[in-house]
Amino acid sequence: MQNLSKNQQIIFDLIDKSPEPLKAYSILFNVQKKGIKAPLQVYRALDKLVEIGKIHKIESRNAFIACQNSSCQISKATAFSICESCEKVTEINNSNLSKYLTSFKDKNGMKYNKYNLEFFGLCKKCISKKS
Amino acid sequence: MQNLSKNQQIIFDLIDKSPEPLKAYSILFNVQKKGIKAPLQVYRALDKLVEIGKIHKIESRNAFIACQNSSCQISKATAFSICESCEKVTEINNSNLSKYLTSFKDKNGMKYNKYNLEFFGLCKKCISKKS
DNA sequence: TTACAAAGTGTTATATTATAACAATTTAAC
DNA sequence: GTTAAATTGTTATAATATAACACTTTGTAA
Ligand SMILES: [Zn+2]
Ligand SMILES: [Zn+2]
Ligand SMILES: [Zn+2]
Ligand SMILES: [Zn+2]
Repeated sequence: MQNLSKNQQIIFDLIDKSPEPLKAYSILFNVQKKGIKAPLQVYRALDKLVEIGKIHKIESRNAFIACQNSSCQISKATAFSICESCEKVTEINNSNLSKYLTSFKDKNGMKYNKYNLEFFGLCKKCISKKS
Repeated sequence: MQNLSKNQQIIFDLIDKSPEPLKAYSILFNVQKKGIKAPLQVYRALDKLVEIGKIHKIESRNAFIACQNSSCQISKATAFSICESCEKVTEINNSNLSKYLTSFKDKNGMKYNKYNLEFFGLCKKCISKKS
């Protein structure tokens, strides 16, 4: 794996140190002091980082999170849990799940080379708040 | 299940007869002759239709498809296959898969009440075109 | 080491997707 | 019938994402 370019590194560092998924324009706002001024600069870096698997897009939230799991091969098999109350997002690393889904074959015979799974629920903190 | 309102019915009919997922502004364009003039009218109907499980949102495509599967309980457990070449989308109805995912428990102990899964690959037609 | 291609950058403009706010109307329940 | 809930209509605006073009840097190989 080659090194990241300047913009890619700046944006990856920001996402990687964030405890929560970041949205593109929030990233833009946060890197303007580093000279990244336009949305396109952000989106290009995001596209590349997603492509090489350093970050993932949480599709239901239009937000980006650093990969927690070097073994999800280049973003081909991703799963997340999302708390619908506090919006905490965690990447799921479960070999049973990934084996099951990677080898899943639909009855139509189509073979998949990629998947993205998002689970929704309440995290432990939010469940205990409710009681 | 109660009846749909006027706008909801118009928009559902359009989505239901479409062979492919429809995007909100394409829906808007197609229902303007029926008196629906503003994006909000479309989005409100879409929100409601998703909520009651008559349609699903394909998150990776920002597009909407009619439910093919009355048994996916009110949009709580959805799975789709998406052809990355022709963009054909099919709702997967596989009880093994839904059982596996509905009962899936992460090691963090979080229990999920909802999931959405999108598989990506090439459909049969697109595979044969390539050869 | 020079040429060439590929990848990355900077910039302006614009396209696409989605919601806020407010008033009016229709529908469903009591 | 009265009230509450859901739906509609409308204008404006917010949020997300890409097009097009010129230029620069980086990697590769003759
Ligand atoms: Zn990952
Ligand atoms: Zn939570
Ligand atoms: Zn369905
Ligand atoms: Zn196809």
